[in-house]
Amino acid sequence: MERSWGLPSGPMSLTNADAAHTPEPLDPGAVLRRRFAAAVRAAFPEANLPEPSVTIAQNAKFGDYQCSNAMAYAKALGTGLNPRQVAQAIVERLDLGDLAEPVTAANIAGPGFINVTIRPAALGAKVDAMDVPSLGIEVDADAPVTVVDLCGVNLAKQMHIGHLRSTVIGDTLARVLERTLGAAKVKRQNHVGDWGLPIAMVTAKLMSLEKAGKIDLGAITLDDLDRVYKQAKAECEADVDGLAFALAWGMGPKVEAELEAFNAEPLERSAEARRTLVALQNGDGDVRRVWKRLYDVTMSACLQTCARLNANITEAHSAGESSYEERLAPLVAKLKASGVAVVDDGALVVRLEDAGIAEPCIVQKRDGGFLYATTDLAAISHRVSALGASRIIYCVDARQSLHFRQVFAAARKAGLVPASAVLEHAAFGTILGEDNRPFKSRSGESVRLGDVIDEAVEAARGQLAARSRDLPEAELETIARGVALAAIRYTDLSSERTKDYVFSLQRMVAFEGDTGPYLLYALARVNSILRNAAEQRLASAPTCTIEHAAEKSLALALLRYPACVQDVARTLEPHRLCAYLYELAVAFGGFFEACPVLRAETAERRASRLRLCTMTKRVLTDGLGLLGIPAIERM
RNA sequence: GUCCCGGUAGCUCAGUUGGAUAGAGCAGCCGCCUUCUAAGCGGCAGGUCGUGCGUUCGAAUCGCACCCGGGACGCCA
Repeated sequence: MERSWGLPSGPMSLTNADAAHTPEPLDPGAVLRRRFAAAVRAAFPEANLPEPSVTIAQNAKFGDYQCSNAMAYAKALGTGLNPRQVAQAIVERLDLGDLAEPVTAANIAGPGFINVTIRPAALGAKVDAMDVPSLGIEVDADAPVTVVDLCGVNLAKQMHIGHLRSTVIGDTLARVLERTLGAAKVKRQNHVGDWGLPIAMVTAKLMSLEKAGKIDLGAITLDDLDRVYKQAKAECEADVDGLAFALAWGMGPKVEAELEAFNAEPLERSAEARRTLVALQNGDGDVRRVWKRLYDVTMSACLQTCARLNANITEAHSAGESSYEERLAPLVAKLKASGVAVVDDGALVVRLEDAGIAEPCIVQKRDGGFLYATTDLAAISHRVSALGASRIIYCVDARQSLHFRQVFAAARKAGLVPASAVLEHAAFGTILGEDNRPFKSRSGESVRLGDVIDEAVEAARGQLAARSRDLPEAELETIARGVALAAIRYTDLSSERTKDYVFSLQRMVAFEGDTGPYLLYALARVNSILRNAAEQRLASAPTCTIEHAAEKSLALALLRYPACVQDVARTLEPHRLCAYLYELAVAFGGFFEACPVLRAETAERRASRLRLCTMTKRVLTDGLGLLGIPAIERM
């Protein structure tokens, strides 16, 4: 699989004493992993055992963390030691310092699980250490430049529901990578479908409409263009297959004549579109002017929709297929000259059998035209050479999986990318309607993204109005937009990326349970405490002291944040961050109920809890930010 | 036909890469607001992890076969 940017878990190096010199991680799990690794090395210095894994205990009665490797080690060692004896040997050499309660034979359970309970005192210090600008998320200074291909709008079309996932998932992955690789290392690329016959077809139609005085290009909207596109497409549709069939099977002059008459108009339109395409490619001034207007109107509207989704996608991130147009012929010539591409049935293809792909990648049609794949190859080349990319992540529908396998393999075969470059398709599933077919409106048209956002805002406004007390109208509107945005993005991000899901506005804008609004609500409740504390001039403590079980759960949840973000960066799976933030919000919910802050029993306890609240606010705000969900003060 | 996804509670989904009694949310039932936002919290109930073999101390997770659903497969993008 391509998706394996992270460190592979190989055998431990016996000489590597890294643990002693690098700073101790905030994440207790990571610290434990190091300590366990050291203990394993000490216990079995001769054996080349895999790294131990220390995971969060599934059941609180076993403690906070557990190591389950003793069973596997016993087998790998082959020394006749049973798993409990192996666990015993590890435990005897385990030094957990003051992080956890001492681990003894009593902590070895079942076949050989080693259970660890974190000390509350150590947790407080860890949370304190997390109170730095990075929140403990380390930036990989050696990271390669990474391109995230996202959004992918097309000229003369409103953004529709099919663009939601590419935009939201792509934007989120970019945000996470910006955090873990450094903002300068991440380059977003909106691959705009602004070229080819369909675009020429609209352009031709626009020109004729303008000539007839039926439209004013200066005042035209994307909705107008959308209509013109559909009209032009319908006018160009010809029963070409039917005619070919009739000719091939000699169905007689009458049938042929009928079909030709039926096809005359569409054929003329298609010819016109092809002429327009040639004129466009040759830089014809008037065609170019109309095309540019088409481009500007579309992009202006689409980028506005992106902004409504809080996706950081601008004109600067957008590269039209047109920008690669002049590179296509040289590229294909090079592929042909080097023998990478060969002629097959009149078309030029790159054979990929040696890469395990039966279907070849077609780079030039029999009629000399270039294809989707050709443009993608040119884009890869550009991204590597001009943008300096060593890694390109394509946030595109899973149905294009074969296409990308072909393009990636062809790019490697042609040497367009260094062998070390990583090309990965961060595929996502389709948004389906209630009928389990790709989501369409009742009339069979694609559902406009702008409409979905409008409906979500309206639903959120209704819910807020029904529940909220005394919010001024203006603030209610702002909050409704924020809640709707949280609902939309969280819904799209919270299930596994590669899976399809059935669209349901009602479920999307639900306020209860595992939803975006619930996370905002948790934040609103923290903010409420902090606001009241500020009004009463109550200060938080410089360090927090963990005493109550709910405080401990909250602290443990907070400390998992940096590892979670790194995990998302490694796997490119945003739903892990969603699940984490939900668990954090749940932990805060328990804390909120069980641990009064402003009315705490002592001033010290109150100050300490205020600090926990501050940290919860920081992590929630930061995590929501990575999901592209702006924080709100109240709701 | 070949290849790629998926199948876990009534519904929508997780499951930390093979660990202990499979977890959440919604829907249902029972409790909790004179106390920091009840959009919440606590509890009950709900399961043949598609089916069958296999691998091993241990399988929702790995392998094989089959069933069901979706998708992609040469000159569209």
